[in-house]
Amino acid sequence: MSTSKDEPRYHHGDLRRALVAGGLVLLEEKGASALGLREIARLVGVSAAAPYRHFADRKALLEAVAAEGFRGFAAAMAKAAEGLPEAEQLAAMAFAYVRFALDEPALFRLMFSSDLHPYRDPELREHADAAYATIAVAAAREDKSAPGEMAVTCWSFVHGLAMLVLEEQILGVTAGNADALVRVLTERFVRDIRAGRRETV
Amino acid sequence: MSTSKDEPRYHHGDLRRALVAGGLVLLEEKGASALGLREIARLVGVSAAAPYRHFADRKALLEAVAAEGFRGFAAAMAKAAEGLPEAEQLAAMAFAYVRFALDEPALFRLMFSSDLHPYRDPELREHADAAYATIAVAAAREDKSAPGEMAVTCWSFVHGLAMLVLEEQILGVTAGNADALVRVLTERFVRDIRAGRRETV
DNA sequence: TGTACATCAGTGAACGCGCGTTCACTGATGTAC
DNA sequence: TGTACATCAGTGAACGCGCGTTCACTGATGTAC
Repeated sequence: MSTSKDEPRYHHGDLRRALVAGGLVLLEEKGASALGLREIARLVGVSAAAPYRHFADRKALLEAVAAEGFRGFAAAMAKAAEGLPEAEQLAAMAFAYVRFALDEPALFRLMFSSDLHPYRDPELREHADAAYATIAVAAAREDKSAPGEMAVTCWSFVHGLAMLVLEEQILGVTAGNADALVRVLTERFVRDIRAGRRETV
Repeated sequence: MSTSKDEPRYHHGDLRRALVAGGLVLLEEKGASALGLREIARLVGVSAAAPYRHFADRKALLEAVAAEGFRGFAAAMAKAAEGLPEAEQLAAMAFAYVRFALDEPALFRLMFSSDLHPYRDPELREHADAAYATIAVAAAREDKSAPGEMAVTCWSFVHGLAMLVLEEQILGVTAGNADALVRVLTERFVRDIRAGRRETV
């Protein structure tokens, strides 16, 4: 248990990573309001000034946490679609989108918060774009004549559903019992947009 | 200009209302982070302790601000649909929904923030439900066999679209130039769900 | 119509708190010779 | 292989700040007689 990794050392080794990881833990455990620079430093076991060796200020640290969030977000959606026939990928990704939001609500809120905009960290921008591209590609297949519109429509639906469940706005629905509803609604939604495409031919 | 109303008086007259109004102004002007009890008191021109005559604590004041927000929100949607044929009401309300969010982003975020949940103020709950009912009724008309699902689907789409624009997630789209896109997408969306209904007969 | 008094809505000072950030510092590291 | 030294990543104390909340208080109000 007490390997050399657990012992506190003057030179931490990879404090940057540890701070980002700590931020993710803190978000999960205590919510966004606890996501202060000092609080993260405390969790990691380092002085309050130490993070300034790796981040310009509090916001830069938050951006790194959000970037890491987008990374996992994109991976979760890609994994959900993996191996499925193309026709089923959109619904699967939509489900994964909402699931991610419900599993890590504070992180999800941070990722999409305009507090961070315009992004100063190019890495954040990159990861956010990549996550969007993951779902946008599947959405665009549904309407080749207006792929951009289709992508934003799908994104809006799924983002709104995630938000409403996450903020407990839908009566009787919580993160714990939302799966069935989410499944029904996403499948319905996909059917509807397909029906719309067929009619406008 | 200097009526008796402008002069500071020991007894304010209607401090409760003034605090709520001040909260709305502050949200608009300085964003949610400035929405502290002291900051609102300062704006209204009253000591930091004065609000405690009218609100149990900071959260209660915020709830009152959010309740006032929902009131205006429901009114805006109702007004948008007023006088229109039923078939056009849903799209009009959807547009008004997004427009409200873009006009008062910080208020909108507060209204749908789970910081306030579960509502302690029954008035807040009441106004929030009323706002939802406004759009849900129009949505439910689109699918009488599953009105609840239809309502949540429409709500999700429109809420997500509002959020994404508001948080500046859609490349090149800002609160200022969003109207055209919002119009196109909401009308598209309504067409799609109608096509979906027709097919499943 | 005038006065005594209870009630109520404010004041202003103080509390403890945790925050982000800066600063001069020191301990650890690795490289040049 | 050993030593001097520059570099770097930490420390810990301090800064000023604004917050929510409590407290004993006081000025204004309106009602009973």
